Amino acid sequence: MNIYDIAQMANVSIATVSRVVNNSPKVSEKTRKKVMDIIDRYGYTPNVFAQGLGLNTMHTIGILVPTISDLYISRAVACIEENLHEMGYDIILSCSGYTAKSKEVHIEMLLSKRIDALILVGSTYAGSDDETHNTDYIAKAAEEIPVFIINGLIDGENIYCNAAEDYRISYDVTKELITRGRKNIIFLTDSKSYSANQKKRGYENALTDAGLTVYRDHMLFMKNDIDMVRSLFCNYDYLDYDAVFATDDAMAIGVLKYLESIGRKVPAEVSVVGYNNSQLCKCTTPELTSVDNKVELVALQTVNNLREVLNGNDRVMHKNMVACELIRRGTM
Amino acid sequence: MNIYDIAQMANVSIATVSRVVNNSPKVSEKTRKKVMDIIDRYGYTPNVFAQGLGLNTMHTIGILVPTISDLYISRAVACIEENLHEMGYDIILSCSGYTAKSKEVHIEMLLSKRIDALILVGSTYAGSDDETHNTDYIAKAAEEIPVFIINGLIDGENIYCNAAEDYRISYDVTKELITRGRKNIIFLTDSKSYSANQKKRGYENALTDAGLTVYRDHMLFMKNDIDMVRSLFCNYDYLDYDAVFATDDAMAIGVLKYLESIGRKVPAEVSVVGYNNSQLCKCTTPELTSVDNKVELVALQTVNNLREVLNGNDRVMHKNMVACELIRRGTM
DNA sequence: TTGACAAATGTAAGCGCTTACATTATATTC
DNA sequence: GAATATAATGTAAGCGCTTACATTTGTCAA
Repeated sequence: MNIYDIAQMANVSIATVSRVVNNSPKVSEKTRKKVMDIIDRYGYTPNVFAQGLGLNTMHTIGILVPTISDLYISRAVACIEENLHEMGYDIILSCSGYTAKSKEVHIEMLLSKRIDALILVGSTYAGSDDETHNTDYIAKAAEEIPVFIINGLIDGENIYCNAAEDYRISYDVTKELITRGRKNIIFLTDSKSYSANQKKRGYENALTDAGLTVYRDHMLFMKNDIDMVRSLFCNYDYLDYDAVFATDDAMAIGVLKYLESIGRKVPAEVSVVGYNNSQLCKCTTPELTSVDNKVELVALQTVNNLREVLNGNDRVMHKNMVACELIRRGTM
Repeated sequence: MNIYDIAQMANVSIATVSRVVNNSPKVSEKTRKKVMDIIDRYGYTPNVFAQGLGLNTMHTIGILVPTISDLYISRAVACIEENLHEMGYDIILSCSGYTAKSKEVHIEMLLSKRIDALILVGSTYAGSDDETHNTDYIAKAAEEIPVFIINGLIDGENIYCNAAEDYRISYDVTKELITRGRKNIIFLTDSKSYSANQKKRGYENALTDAGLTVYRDHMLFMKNDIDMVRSLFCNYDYLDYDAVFATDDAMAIGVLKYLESIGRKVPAEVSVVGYNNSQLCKCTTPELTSVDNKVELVALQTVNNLREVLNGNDRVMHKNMVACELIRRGTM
């Protein structure tokens, strides 16, 4: 069932059928109805490949994430998908893991599908010490289509970044911990991403501004896994800490569980603050105080930017920040 | 940069370029190298639309989920994506919500993209009392392409179902609760899906087989949300229950938190069992005993089936079950 | 060297659309 | 009612590929 069949049955030319399908105004109402009737009756759907060949677009947006089974990322994708779908776009989802090489491969695969734009979630790394985390492949993609980055920052003509204000909230949270009398604050992270870096800087600067020393020892790097953190944390008793600020809720909960196991009281003796304000926060007792980094807002803003850019608006900001908020529960 | 450009530069015909690109054996090594050099130098990628037009496939698989921001579903999708990607397929992800109407629309959109197969996660409903949950649209899709259903069961020539053995594990868990002396077991669910129905049946039959009465009152229906369950559960004190079996961890944790708030001891006074064995289980104290319904296994099996079907194997089973396992932690 | 056969390459016909341009039907003006 | 403007429809040329079939080139035995 193709456009010729419909044209024949409706006794019009294929051009007319095409016009009807594409809602062109230059068709008489009578003809439109006649053609639509046939289309409905026989259930004709235009062949996207043929359409794509002519138009060179298929109304699909590529989304690259390190993994989809991460609460934060899946929330972002859910929000993006919902909004893009309303705009008539489908999404091609690709999960690349964390290495630059793999990302490059995945992006190439996405580009070969002639996507109209590319969205990267949490995909840029700031570790200049780590050459595997170069971002050339992103610039390369941006030569072909607009690229939208969530929680990352890369300069480029065709690159648009949307991120949470991780630096500021991290600074503020650390400062508040200090104000509450905490002196030995451990910073716990699992990543060298742009976001993680911002968080780290906020933590460091807050300490410095308060006249405290920033100890390398107090900045811990662990896998983002409850059990892992829990079982590893005993190695740091010697640090004599009175607060832990983790860049993900799961890690914070690992700490919580360890503290519970050795009988240290939270928040009386130790404050614990998580990040992402995920479902996990509500599971513990006391419930976990956590930074809400407004995934949905960031995602929404990204989609809005995307819409504007695809509509040809050339005045879209290349850097858009969203304010975060500390959700106070029982661990601070 | 298209196939003509490459052909011209390599001084061969477009047919030869096409053969090189598609690894056809009928090209001399010399020519292949010559062409590949040009392709590499100029970074040519075949236009998928043109390829699709001829081949009528673009190596994409559609995945329809109610939402992606659900731990269970995102784990399934992660596993599917990874394996399909290795097979050279991309996935188009669509999040439809839970209504049949919306699913139908989304499936139509997916079909119009000429996907090679469709995977539905937890998408079939057993509520015969609920006419919004008809499954005709699935049968319709199956007329065009093979359909793979995860945790659902629909008969059909071109429909392949993979599901966890929810009935059996639910039966076993309930039986064990009874064996441990529990008499008033509440069954708590959020869904009328096929899976939920199986779980319910397992619960009912275990009660019946143990000579206990199945009380309608003991089967509660709530939103799958920790806070919601927690705040609603006070309405059921009159039931005088000694166990709660929830079809999702979040609900189980809501119960846990409620019980904690009124000082009832778990598991001494009340047993609580969750479902999905998600990350949440490890957050509580005591940790939540939960059914591991083996998402990754089910997903993997689905992908294997898909591969076989697309390869033309016509002996793929239409119904494939995966055994579940109760992960014993501290709440039973 | 020649003929037969295989291997390598080329030619050209689709695949199903969109759209610029050409043509025809209809409406408007005087 | 003829001339003209406008709306509706049709014609045909791509879009970039795959592949059946045709043609050329190469190989080898007699």
